[in-house]
Amino acid sequence: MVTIEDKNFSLPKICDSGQCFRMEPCSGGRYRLVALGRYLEAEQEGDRITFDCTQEEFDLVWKDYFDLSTDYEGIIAGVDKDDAYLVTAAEYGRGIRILNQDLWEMIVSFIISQQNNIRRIRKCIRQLCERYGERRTSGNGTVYHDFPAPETLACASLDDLYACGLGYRSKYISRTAHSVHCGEVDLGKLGRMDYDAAKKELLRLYGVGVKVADCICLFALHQTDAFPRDTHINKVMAAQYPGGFPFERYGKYSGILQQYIFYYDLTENK
DNA sequence: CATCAGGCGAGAC
DNA sequence: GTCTCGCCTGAT
Repeated sequence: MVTIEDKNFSLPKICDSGQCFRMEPCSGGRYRLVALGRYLEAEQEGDRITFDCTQEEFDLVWKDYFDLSTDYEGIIAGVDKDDAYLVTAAEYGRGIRILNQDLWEMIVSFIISQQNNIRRIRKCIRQLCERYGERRTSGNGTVYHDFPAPETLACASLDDLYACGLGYRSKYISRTAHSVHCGEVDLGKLGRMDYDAAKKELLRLYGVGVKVADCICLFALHQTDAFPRDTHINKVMAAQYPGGFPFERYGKYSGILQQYIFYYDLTENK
């Protein structure tokens, strides 16, 4: 067990922020997560978060995964005080963090996310993992499924992918898995590229457009200047920033602010 | 029954 | 380059 105190860490907000589709509430206000081939349970009371893992695993894996070295307090404090909308959105989203998630998993997850809702995105991914992912047992005896490898999905039939509820995205997943498996797109190189180069490379994948590429850059490659524009963000941009969002002021924190805006727009009054 | 969900590719121009 | 259109599926 590892306990931390951090007023800029919120399990429920991270869960609902729409970047991680394999984290969900379980019994007793606890949360469970399957990521990086591992299973983790955690719970939160106020600012205290307890992770069910050893200190060694926490330091080696989860500290980086949850981006615990980044100063989110400072980022929120740096929001323009005259920008009432952004001040409100950032404060509302305090606790959200940009996770360092697996690249291949994010590629597939955000291809699935297009023209889709979070509830069904989770369902699609769950079915993909249960059908194709390696079955494992956690330290506390919970059975879980790892995210399927590129090779596995490259070998899956279109009919079987359809059966996971992916719909017209099935062919995107299939062809993209082939591209990665055969080395046409090298995932290892993506991590060493800058934002522009990584985005351009991701756009070569069938089913990956500008918005999905930005999500992958932000949530897997930690390119925090990526600013994914979806229907929610476009709506807010039109209403709050008719002259354009001040990217020049926020630079590499733009993507983090995007998450606050997205979460605020998605969940307020719901 | 129509519309919409964190878009994208293909084709027309 | 920009625009339009069709698309799986499930919830409302």
